[in-house]
Amino acid sequence: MTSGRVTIADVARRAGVSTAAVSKVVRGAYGVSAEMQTKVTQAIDELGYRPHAAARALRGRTYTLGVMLSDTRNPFFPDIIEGVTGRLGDTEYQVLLGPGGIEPKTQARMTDAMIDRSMDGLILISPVMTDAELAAIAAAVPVVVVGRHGGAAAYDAVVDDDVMGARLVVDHLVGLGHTRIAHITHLERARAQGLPHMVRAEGYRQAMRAHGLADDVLATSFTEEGGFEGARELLARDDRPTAIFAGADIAALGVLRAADEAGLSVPEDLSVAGYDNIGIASLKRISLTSVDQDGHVIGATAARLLVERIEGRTRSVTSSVSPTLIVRGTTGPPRR
Amino acid sequence: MTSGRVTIADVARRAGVSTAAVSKVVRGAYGVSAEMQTKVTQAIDELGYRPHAAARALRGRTYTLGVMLSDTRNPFFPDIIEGVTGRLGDTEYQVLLGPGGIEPKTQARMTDAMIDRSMDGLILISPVMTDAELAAIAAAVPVVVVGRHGGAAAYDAVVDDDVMGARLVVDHLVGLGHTRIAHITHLERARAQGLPHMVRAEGYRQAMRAHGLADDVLATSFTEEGGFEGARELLARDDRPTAIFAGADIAALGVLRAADEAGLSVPEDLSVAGYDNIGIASLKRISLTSVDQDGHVIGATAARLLVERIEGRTRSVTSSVSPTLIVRGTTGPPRR
DNA sequence: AGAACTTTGTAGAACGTTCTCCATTGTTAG
DNA sequence: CTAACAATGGAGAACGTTCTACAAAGTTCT
Repeated sequence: MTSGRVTIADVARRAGVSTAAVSKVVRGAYGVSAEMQTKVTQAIDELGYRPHAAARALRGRTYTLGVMLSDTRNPFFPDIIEGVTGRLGDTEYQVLLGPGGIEPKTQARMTDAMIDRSMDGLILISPVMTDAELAAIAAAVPVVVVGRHGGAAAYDAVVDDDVMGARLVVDHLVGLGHTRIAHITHLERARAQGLPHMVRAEGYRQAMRAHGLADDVLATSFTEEGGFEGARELLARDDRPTAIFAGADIAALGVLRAADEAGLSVPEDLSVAGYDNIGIASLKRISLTSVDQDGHVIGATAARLLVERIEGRTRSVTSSVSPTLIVRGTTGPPRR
Repeated sequence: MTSGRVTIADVARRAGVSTAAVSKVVRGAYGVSAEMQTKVTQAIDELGYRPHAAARALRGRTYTLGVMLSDTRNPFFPDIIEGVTGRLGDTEYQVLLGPGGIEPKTQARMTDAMIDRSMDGLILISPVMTDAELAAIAAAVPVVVVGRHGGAAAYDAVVDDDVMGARLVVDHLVGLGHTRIAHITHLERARAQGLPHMVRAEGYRQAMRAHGLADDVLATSFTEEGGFEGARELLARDDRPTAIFAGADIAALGVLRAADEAGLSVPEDLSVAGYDNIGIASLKRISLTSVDQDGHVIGATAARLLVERIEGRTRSVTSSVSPTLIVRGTTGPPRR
């Protein structure tokens, strides 16, 4: 009451016990009588005591988990966050997000900062780093990596099953009668391995092969413009595809524009499918067939794995979350 | 090198000085010779020392600023974040984001958590709280509130000039020759005051009055469905409006769908304008006229004000950021 | 040359927790 | 009745910083 904060000492004084005893009660540690329990709990309530996380950090846990975001514009990152916080809602862990930026350097700065703030564990979403850097971080703090295939021994990983996602799309289109199905992917100069778009492209190839069809992959970029350019090139061909599977919804929107401009109606002349199921895909005016990643499950899984690891698991786990295909108005049978 | 972290004591030992001296150098405090400076800096580099934020927190600054996000899906929140981090990039402050959720209760939990982690200052984005709760937070830590009109004495505020934004739209439409211009706003049951949509609606009324026109406000909700329903109702009238100004882009998308379904072409039969200039508004297929808030400037301003306040300013400041109108394809002269 | 400052470096006490011992009980066994 | 043990509460040392005093040394002024 003197200055600012209510400390454990204030509570101890009020309850007429030692600070050590209060600490035990707060932590739910062994060796407190029922009487002590109620006495202290009451004092805590009366004074409105909350443990000071920074002080805790100096000794043990800080009950803070960090989520490093590589790209705050990533359309399904809110879902992942929701999954994480939802899973953690009834625990005493708090989640803080760190905008890491796109550059490896800024991402490293952010993870360092999180370690300096003694966070108990880190979830890294689509980190752009070498495996060595990731391993170094994982050596300092429990880590779960989201969105990178091919996890390592030092940390856990949660990925969308992009191979399956691509197969769902191809199967769907083949089922409708399509045989000339092209795929637009993203051209990446980074040396990082196992990025989602690569796996999607590979899944597409596998699925086409499984149906005995020839694959046709064009690499532009995952932007509206990239989808537009890619589609324009594909649609200018003699045996133009009857369906285009874009590796990201934003590119699929560009494909739709290209179809518009070419005077092709969707889905009669051209079927279009995307990936990510971003919010506007469901708008009736767009109604884009897309693969949904269930970011909620991904986030919740990441949170679960992280807590497990903090609490002692050392064996590394990789969890693969199955996507689902959301069929909407942009895919249909090809015109004969 | 023994166990985990390099501490200030390790640096002091290496440089052959006291820990107090190292602390001075690290903090750039007064009273260090050039020789001491270089000696210590070298030791720091050699050992790769980084100050432990949690330990710092126990004494003074933690060099951490918190940004509470009420809604991670808010389309321009990435811009605000970028503005904040951009402004702070060359300082030693780190920014951490706290997903506060939509509920007052969860938001309070998050701000508490941020205070418990002794953050040096807080930016609250569109907080859903009573003024009293805000004041209580501001009493504990420097605060800048973003996106709520009518700031209080205890904290700084940064707002988009929503009155001006609404006026820009009305002026534009009137300039094109429209006289029957309707506005779709959001229906809020919350007791909070000064929320952006209220100010936009008020700005719309003022602007209409200034042109000697009758206003026409319909309250549904800022969702695609809300825009659709609102537009359907407006378009069913005898003297249907020739232009609809939706208070949010997402609602404007619903308006566009309603126009589609009513067989009205945009902008010939109906002009449509939105607010927020969300990413897809610029897609050629949508090409929505909208008001741009420049989240970048808003974020940068908030960061600047917060640092000023942390460093001692007590007089309260409210900063109003001017929006701009982005004219695209959904607005045009009315058909005579 | 001494007094009065200024500059530079250090000791050591905080900060608010946790956690390892210990001391004091009470209980059970012999 | 005493020895052995379990249960409970408390003392006090960490944890890694900052920061107030203060001591030592150097400088300037008379």
